[in-house]
Amino acid sequence: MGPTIHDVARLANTSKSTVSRYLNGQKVKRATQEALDRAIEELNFHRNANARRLVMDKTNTIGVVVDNISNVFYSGIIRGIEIVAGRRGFNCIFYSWTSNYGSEREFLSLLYEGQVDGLILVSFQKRTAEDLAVFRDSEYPVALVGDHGEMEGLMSVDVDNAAGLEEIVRYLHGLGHREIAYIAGPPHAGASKYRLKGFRQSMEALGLTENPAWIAESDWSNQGGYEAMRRLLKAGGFTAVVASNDETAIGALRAIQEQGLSVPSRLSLVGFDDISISEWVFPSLTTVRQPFQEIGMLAAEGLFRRIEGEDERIDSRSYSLLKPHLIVRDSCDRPTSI
Amino acid sequence: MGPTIHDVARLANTSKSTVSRYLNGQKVKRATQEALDRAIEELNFHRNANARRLVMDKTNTIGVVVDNISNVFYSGIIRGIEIVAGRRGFNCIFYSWTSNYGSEREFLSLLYEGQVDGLILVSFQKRTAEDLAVFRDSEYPVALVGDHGEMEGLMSVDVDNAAGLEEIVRYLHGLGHREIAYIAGPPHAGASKYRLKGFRQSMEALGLTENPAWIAESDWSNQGGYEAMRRLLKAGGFTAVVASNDETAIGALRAIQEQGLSVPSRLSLVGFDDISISEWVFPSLTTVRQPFQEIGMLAAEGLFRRIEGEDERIDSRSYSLLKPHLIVRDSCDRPTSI
DNA sequence: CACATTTTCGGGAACGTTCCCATTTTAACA
DNA sequence: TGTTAAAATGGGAACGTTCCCGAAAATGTG
Repeated sequence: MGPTIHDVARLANTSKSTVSRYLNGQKVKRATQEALDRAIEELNFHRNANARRLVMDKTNTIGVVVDNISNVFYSGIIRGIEIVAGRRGFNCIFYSWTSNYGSEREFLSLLYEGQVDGLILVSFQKRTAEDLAVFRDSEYPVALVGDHGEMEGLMSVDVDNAAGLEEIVRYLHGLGHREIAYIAGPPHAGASKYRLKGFRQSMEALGLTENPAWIAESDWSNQGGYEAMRRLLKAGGFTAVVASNDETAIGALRAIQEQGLSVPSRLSLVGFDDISISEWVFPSLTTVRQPFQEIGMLAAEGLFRRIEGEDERIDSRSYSLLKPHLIVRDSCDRPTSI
Repeated sequence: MGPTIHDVARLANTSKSTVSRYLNGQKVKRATQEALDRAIEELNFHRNANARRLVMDKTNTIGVVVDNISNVFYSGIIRGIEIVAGRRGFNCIFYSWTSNYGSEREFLSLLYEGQVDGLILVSFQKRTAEDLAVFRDSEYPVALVGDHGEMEGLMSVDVDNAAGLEEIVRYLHGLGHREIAYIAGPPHAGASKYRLKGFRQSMEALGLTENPAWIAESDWSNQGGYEAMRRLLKAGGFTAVVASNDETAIGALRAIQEQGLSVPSRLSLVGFDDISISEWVFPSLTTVRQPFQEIGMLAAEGLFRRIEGEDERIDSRSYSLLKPHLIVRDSCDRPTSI
């Protein structure tokens, strides 16, 4: 298994207690320190993490569970988490549950088994109330990203989806658009629900009528956006399209361009999320930026407050809704006069 | 710390040995089994992973180190690794080293400290010969993705970059292109080197002359591709552009479209990698597909052969080069007649 | 130099498992 | 029922650390 502190002690002519102390940063006599350094170097000694964790009941590691680890979408969140964890001297390990695991719930065992000190669950997919209850009742440090604080007593962070949609609709309205189509996301996903609600509310607030034929549903994939847009184009009659996420918007863009229509001169298009590609497509996509890094940082900070026992009692303050903001690019223009 | 097997034993009126055996799948008397099930359920018992790992000197976990965990690019590789690990009953944990860590080498300590049983390093960035030597000399199971087997005795998997470029050039040549520009990647990255070499060799093999003004260097980013393309457009005179990766190609596409030129009627464009966006851009991008999932699976299989001791001696067989293949989409056409 | 105080050190228990080995219980068979 | 074989069980050592506590050494003070 490699050399142990006992081996180091023997070689340095001292005891394992002294080695342990030295490794943990306590002072030892100058002479012993030098002997220890030599012994550690010579044996290429590394402390066994499992033994340490066993006795200390602490791993200095947090687990981050992402429903699809390679979604560009999550990169900012992950980075935010890493920054905060780094500051606290914690490591992050990532788990992806798309492939091998059945549900987020299974990852609680990481906590029970002492593999991590806390868990951040990142997902914008559907979570059942039952799932949420299990996390809450576990009494372990768990933070959720992508949840509108639907379960009392659980830490969660999300973006204010409805507010984002309001910005979009107001912007389009300001450009002169009155006929606006909408590509919705999967109805079960929380974020999708809130975005649709935000769209409806702001349309109504501005006195715009919502045409049922101008609302298409997609699965938030590129292909889904493409198909939804083709359906909308058959109906026709609108001057702008709001897609409820960027991936969908880019699919829609393809459908529009395939019909020989031009964006933005003939049709304006807006997305939501501001994923990196949105800046690259042609024309570049006007969208609403989620403060991804901040989301990750907030979730991590909340988690560490619990891990370090600063927050004994979880209360409603542990739920944060962040304001997104509009990024104006080239995919919108005034509507063409009829 | 939660209940231990000793607590379970007491509640079920038996000994910790019996509990341990039962948990490890050995037979116990029917009566004790029922009592144990009840006790485990009642106490909500979970085995302490650190204690198990300490005594067994085995974690059943492999570490996957990715230089940028949220690069879409890596998603297929990660998936391939997960599939193979799942089959063997191993867990995967992912480490991202962009942010907090200095180099891939640091992750060797995961092995020394007994946190993982093996390590897969995924990176297409530069690796120094010194790095490679450290991995080889560690004598622990390590597999590399994105390395052309440059260090004898190290397991590695990569795609045959030169062969991919040959496919591209032959395809363009077949369409009638004779004047071909090239956007190269960062000169230090291995893959970039091999792609450029492949381009040159196949140009020469087909009797095409390489114009130095038609070779631009980029950093493999979208923005880099955009800038490189603008430089190429100033030179002009070619009918097709080969970008050495898709991200660059998409940046180049933007530059071309901004100039009011059309792809493919005025200029043909090819990328490399086949990342997911390539299918979505307009026009969809002709490119070379890397067999990402297979790459991941091969690396993992090699690693498990070492972990499970099937491969005592690492030999040259442990280095695999996979053939990529051309995906024809809409970004290429015959050259326009002058 | 004697004594008190501080610093450094070493021994041993503990963490929660697994696994070996000896013992007890059960089953098989005459 | 007695004997033997097989199955089930319990006790204890071990894994490599940390941490407590008492002993030893070093330092300070008169």
